[in-house]
Amino acid sequence: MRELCLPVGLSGDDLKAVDAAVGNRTRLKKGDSLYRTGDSFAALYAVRLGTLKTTVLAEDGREQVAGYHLQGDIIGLDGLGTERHGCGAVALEDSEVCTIPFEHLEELARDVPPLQRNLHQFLAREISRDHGVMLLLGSMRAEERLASFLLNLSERYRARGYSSTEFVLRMTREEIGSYLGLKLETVSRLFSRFQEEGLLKVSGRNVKLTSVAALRQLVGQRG
Amino acid sequence: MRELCLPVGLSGDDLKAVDAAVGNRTRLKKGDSLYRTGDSFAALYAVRLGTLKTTVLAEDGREQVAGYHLQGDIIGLDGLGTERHGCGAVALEDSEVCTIPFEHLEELARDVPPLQRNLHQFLAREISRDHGVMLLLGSMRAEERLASFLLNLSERYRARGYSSTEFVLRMTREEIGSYLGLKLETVSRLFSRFQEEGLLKVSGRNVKLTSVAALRQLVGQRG
DNA sequence: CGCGCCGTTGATATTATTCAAGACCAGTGG
DNA sequence: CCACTGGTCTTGAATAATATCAACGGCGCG
Repeated sequence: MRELCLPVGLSGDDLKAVDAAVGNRTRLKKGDSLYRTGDSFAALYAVRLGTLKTTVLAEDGREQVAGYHLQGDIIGLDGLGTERHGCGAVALEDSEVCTIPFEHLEELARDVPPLQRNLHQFLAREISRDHGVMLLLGSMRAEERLASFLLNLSERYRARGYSSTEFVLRMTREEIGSYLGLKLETVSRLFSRFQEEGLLKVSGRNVKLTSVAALRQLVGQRG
Repeated sequence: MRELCLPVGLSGDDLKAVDAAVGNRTRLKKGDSLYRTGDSFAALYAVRLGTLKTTVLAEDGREQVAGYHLQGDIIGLDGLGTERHGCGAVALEDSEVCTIPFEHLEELARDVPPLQRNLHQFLAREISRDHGVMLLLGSMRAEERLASFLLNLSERYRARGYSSTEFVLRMTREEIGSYLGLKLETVSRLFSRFQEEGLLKVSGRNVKLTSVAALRQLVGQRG
């Protein structure tokens, strides 16, 4: 348990204290809910292994994927300082998470300034991430959205030491569509079109990006 | 300066300390930028008077309204714990804001747990707010979006002691469209249609909601 | 008073959704 | 081992929603 779930630039005693704040790992099977919208909030979670999706729920029951979370991501931040989780989290494949009891973390943040700073950065990053999604949903065309999504995944896999051009989608076309504000048929058509145009090769959930440059161009073409 | 910019449930010395952390008011004229995307981050701002918009900027230059902020709202949270502001803020009418130097606030949050908690709540609320916008952009039709926007404004005016059914829009049709992921013509047409259907009366930027119930129904009709 | 931004409205084009049918694939039980 | 089944994915055709292009009216500000 030497390894740290919350990647902070700490040392010595501080580090030990943080270690102590991080609870043990929880295993999740594909389809398991880590928490649901409205569950009482008690902890953050660090994804150790696997992939989760978080979903937001409208009053009328509509549900939408708010994000996909890979190894190293911290989730549950939206419930911070409040009573209840504002969204739900579900494992898209067998996964593992560390529980970080929030009561404890908040206390620790008071004693360890770098940790406080780090927590704030996580929160701000989450807000920035959401702003990026808003930009995507509000001003991009369908093909730009999918290209953007794929490039984002690519980048994140790269940062984790996996191939940035060849990976397995852990979500269905419908889930991708939900995240991108598109219908599943539209997503499917786009994959086919991208393949025709030589941007990628796709076979079910296996994707191989063959022209990252072209995908990039596709995203940034509207002024 | 007895009045508090950051509405916290504090008392006595704590309150005085917070008072001290809140800088003086800044006046903004219509069109003035409070900060721009990329400006170095140093403070949060509490809106004392007036209306501001925050905008996010895509790499390719596209700009989108991320939110409208009224009296009492705290803005600038997205830059928290980072070097730079992730979005820009512009006054839509003559306005006043309090500057809350962040260095100081962060320090204070360590000493005053309720303030820390409060800060976290603000951050979480911002994330939840963004999730609401994502839901709007990702799964609502144009008329639902506009109805939702108007009801949201209505509610916020009500909470501030203003009329919830009759108010002046401080933003252009284009800005509304930018926020809602629609073109200005679409927004204009929707206003006209809503008026025809007796949901509201509109004359330029003056809006009078005549059937809040119908607007509500409009928003929540898709299951 | 006039100029520029803002807003409205119409006609048309484009984009994405909807509806529908069928293919594929993995897991299951006979 | 094979047929069956449910979920997923693909594709086509028709339709609906929204954007685009264009023209004009109006208001406010200098």
